Amino acid sequence: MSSLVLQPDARGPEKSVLEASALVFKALSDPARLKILAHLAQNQNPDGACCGPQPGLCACDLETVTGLSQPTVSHHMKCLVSVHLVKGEKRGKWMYYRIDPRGFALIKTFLPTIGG
Amino acid sequence: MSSLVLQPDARGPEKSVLEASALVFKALSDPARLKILAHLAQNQNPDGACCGPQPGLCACDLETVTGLSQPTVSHHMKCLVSVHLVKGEKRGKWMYYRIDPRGFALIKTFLPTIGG
DNA sequence: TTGACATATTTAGATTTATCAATGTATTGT
DNA sequence: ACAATACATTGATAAATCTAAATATGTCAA
Repeated sequence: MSSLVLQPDARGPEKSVLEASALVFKALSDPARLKILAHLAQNQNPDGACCGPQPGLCACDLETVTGLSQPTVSHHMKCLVSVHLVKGEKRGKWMYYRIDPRGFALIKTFLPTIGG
Repeated sequence: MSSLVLQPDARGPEKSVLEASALVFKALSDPARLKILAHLAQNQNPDGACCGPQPGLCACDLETVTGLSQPTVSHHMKCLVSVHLVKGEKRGKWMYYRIDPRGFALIKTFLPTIGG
C-alpha cells in the first residue's frame, strides 16, 4: 500500500503527478471502496449513523454499507486515506470519515493530460 | 481482464455504473497505461511516428514510449480498449490507437457521485 | 510462395491485492 | 481495575496482475 505525498518532504522526492494519479486511480478501482465513497458523499451527516449527529461517518456504518468484515473495511479506509480521497478523524473511540477533496482535485487536474 | 459493456445486450445484464467505473479506474491505475494515454492525447498525429501521418499511433511507437516489451504493450492496449479509454483500428499490418472519449465520459459522470 | 514485419496470444513466474480470523490497542463506562 | 466497545494490525490464503519469452496470426513485398 503506497501512500501519496502531495508536498515534497525531507524523506524523499515528490512523486510525479502521473504516479500519484495512478495511486489515486488504484484506490478508486475497487467496487467496495466506491460504495464507501458514495456513501460518504451522500451521507455526510445522517440520522441513522450509529455514532450520533457528528460530521462524518464512523467505520461501523461502513461495514453495514459494504457487507464486509471490520478488518477489511479498516484496510479499505487506510487505502482511501493514504491517497487523500478520505479524511479520518478520531473522536473518542470512533473514527469519523469524510471526503477529502485533495485526491479528487489531483485526478481532475490530471485527466485532461490523458485526453479526459 | 473484464470488458466493459456500455449498452445492455443479449448476453447478459448491464454492469452497474459503479462497477463499470471501477473497471475504468482499474485501467487507469497503472503508470505504464497512463504514459500511453498521455502520449496518445498529446501526439494524435505526430511526425516521428514510425507508421506515417495517419490518425492515431501504432503499437510500436508505444513500446518506445513505455520501454516495455511488445507483448506487454499489447496487453495494456487490450486493457485500455476493453474499457473504452482507447479505440484501436487495424490498417494494413499496423494497429492505430487513439483516445476513446467514452471511458472518460463514464467516470466524469460518475465522479460527482462519490464526492469528486 | 516465401520471407519479413507488426501485432496478438499463450504460458509461466513474481508480485500485489482482497478478504477474514485471530489478536492487539485504545477508549469508555461501571 | 475490569469489562465492553471501536478500530487497527498481523497472518494466511486465494485470486488477480504485470511482465517477458515463446509462439501464433495476419499482412505485405518480392
